[in-house]
Amino acid sequence: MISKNLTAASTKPIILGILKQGNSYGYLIIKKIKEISGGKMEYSDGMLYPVLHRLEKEGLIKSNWSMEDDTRPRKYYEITEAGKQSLLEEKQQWQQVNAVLDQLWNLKPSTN
Amino acid sequence: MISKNLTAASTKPIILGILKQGNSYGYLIIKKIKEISGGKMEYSDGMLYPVLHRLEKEGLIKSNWSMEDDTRPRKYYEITEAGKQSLLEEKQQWQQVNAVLDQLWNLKPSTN
DNA sequence: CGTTATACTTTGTGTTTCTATGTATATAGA
DNA sequence: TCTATATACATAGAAACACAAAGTATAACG
Repeated sequence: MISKNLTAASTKPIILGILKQGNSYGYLIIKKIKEISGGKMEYSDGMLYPVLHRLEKEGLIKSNWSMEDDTRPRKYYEITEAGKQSLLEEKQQWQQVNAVLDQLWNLKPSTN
Repeated sequence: MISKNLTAASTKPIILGILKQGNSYGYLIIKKIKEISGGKMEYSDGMLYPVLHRLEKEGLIKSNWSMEDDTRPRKYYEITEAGKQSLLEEKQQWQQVNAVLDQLWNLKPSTN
């Protein structure tokens, strides 16, 4: 299982990344994350929904209820232009941090 | 500047990684992080010292005061075996999360 | 001798996280 | 038919956490 901190840091780019591929809704996003992580990341609904609400309030995603007759109501989310921009910034930051970590995991210790 | 979440998630492996290269003390660790990140990550002392105390309490690092006459006292930290093990686990988790993010960053959106 | 850099510590608070709980419908299966 | 499980979303509030701010102290520099 992935640590709390890493989960927190990756939630935003993961959600935005999933929505960039196509619109989706909360319950499905949870299952998708579990699927693409090979079961290593698993969000509870109580964890994910507040994040979706926050991202919407920030204008990075927007929602609308699906009104199809053959299913129960679902709240579909769509990434906004601001969201796509934010995803790019997230990517850059991850690459910067990875660059730092790569230096550290690859260097030999001076003693030992 | 790196976001709060990403900073929080990377603090532990960065500190352990630096100490794996060789013993160091708080003030110097702060400067080293700034240096290897090209100025993109900057810790205040109030942020770093409590983390060092926590890592020591967890047994991942241990400390001893330097008793040299020519400098003021410094608290040198050294990584423990448990710390090295923890660093390996951190590395694996980062790689798993990176694998997920890579999938999302590289995939084309279905629309657009 | 004053200012800046070095060096470590801790308290308190503002924020965030997420567990727990609640609502409701569809479906599978017994 | 009834019940258990899966689907689907929402939120209050406790717990945890980050970290700014303030404190102590010495060395070095000009």
